[in-house]
Amino acid sequence: MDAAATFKALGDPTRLAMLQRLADGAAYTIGSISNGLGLSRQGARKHLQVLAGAKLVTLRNNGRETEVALDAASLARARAFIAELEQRWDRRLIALKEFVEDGN
Amino acid sequence: MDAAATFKALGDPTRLAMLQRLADGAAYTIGSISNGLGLSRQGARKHLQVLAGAKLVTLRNNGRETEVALDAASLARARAFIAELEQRWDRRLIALKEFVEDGN
DNA sequence: TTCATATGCAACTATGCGGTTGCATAACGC
DNA sequence: GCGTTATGCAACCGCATAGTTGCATATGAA
Repeated sequence: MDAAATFKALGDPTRLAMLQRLADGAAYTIGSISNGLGLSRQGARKHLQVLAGAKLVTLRNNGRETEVALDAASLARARAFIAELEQRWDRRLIALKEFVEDGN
Repeated sequence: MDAAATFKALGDPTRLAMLQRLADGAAYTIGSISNGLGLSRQGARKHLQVLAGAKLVTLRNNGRETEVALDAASLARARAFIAELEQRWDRRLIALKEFVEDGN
């Protein structure tokens, strides 16, 4: 539940593209998700390990392949973190508005 | 509106701490927000420039100080990006469930 | 068994990033 | 004007990260 680590994992276009694929598509293996990303399989594997480290993705070994699946729980936590920031910001603006309108 | 760049800016504990302060607090200058973060003013300035580059923060020059303010629009976009991923993921799970339940 | 496939591990390179220090500069108060 | 304060700019250091290649290994198929 380290928000910074989650955002850091999200902060790379290749990894975001992987997540988009996972959200859309069907089953993916490390090899199949590597295709079309413009990097080597090993490069893709490193990114997947970063995503797995942030619990944004799960890697499950199945025979000679490794299945990749999105883990939506961390996504939800990241979204909640931002939502809380926004709420506090909104409350601050409202408080400021009231302060001004009270003529004080 | 580069989602990866926004998340990258969010992916650092010091920068998240800055945003939390900005969401809570009153007016901040570069100097005042540097205090209590355990780094030099120049270090804080670099982080603020990263946040400004991602449009998460605005830096406004006022006399000899520079005012720092949260810009909630980029936060909202980042949250929307995650929400969209989650929605697509949910739809996929629902489709998969129906597929299984149709016995096909 | 034998071959092809999917993956894991290690080493290596280049670049980016967090952080610092030193110096220059501009604005406020006396 | 003069000292103080808040900031900007540049150079530098160390480490993490994105990316690669080469090789080893385990599994599925013929």
